[in-house]
Amino acid sequence: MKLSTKGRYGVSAMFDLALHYGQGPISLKSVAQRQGISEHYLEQLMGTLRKAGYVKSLRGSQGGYTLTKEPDKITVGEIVRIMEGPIAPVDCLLAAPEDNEYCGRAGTCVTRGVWAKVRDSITAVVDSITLADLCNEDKQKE
Amino acid sequence: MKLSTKGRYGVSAMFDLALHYGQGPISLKSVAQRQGISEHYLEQLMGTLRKAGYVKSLRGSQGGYTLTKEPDKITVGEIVRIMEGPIAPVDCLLAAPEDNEYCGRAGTCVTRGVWAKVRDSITAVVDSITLADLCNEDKQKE
DNA sequence: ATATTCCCGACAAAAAAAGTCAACAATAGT
DNA sequence: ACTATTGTTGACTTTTTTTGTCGGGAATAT
Repeated sequence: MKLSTKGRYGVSAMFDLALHYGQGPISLKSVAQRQGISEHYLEQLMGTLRKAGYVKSLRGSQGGYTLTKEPDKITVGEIVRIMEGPIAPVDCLLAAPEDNEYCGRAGTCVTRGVWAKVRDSITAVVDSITLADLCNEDKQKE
Repeated sequence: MKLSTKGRYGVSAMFDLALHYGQGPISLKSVAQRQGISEHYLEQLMGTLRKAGYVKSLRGSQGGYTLTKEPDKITVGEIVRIMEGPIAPVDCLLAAPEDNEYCGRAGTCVTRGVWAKVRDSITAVVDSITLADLCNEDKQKE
């Protein structure tokens, strides 16, 4: 039940951008340094976020990344899904219960119900937290 | 955010034993067949469960595995922890907040709070479901 | 005795995660 | 125009984890 670094770093990077929202483009380098992520690796991750339309980039001197939406319009859940794909503790949740290809014991599978509950509780949490929430928390900690 | 097959198979196997609770030792072979798990692999997993004291085994003809506790005394959460280790979406939750070795940005880390909430919601679910609950559900589905 | 079944440790294949690199393209400031 | 800066892309590599496999041994019921 681990989040990969993609998800973790993705949220950290987006949080960093949110903290600097409205201050123009933020360079990958500075984000990487503040969040302790390898520049080259973060490059990849920002590419994913850009293609998903969550950040826009500006090349060249003074360039960098900017959120495309306001921090209170972006949830942690969205970011995790972009970085890691659908939230599902087990793959069989991705198939329809009728689809017998995935799991022969399909519809009658009792344990499947457990994992569905786990998924729902996870999504409830991550979908309820926005980047703005995190920024507020950060202010209070100072 | 995936459970490994260790956790999934572990719960499936324990559920299978729970279904046959009170009927004497259940052979690994039969569990593997019903649950669709490789015998050799399940062997390993049962070893883990045995060492943790959740099942006892009997060798020889008519041998097999038995739960050491009643199904309503065993939660899904316990099984998952045995098979996969502590439930923690990110490793930094395993260290004390003061422990700066793990995460320099330690105590002030805002995203850490998010993952802690995720963990709590997961544990709330898995710790509230017992094998007996699953057996009851299974009966109703028939 | 014998067939059955669990036990143990080593090994291995496959997949996923994590990270690195180099050449290229765009932009700002001079 | 030139230069330094910064993002873009795709391929490649390394490491770790997952998911098994195998073989010989030990215990037990019949």
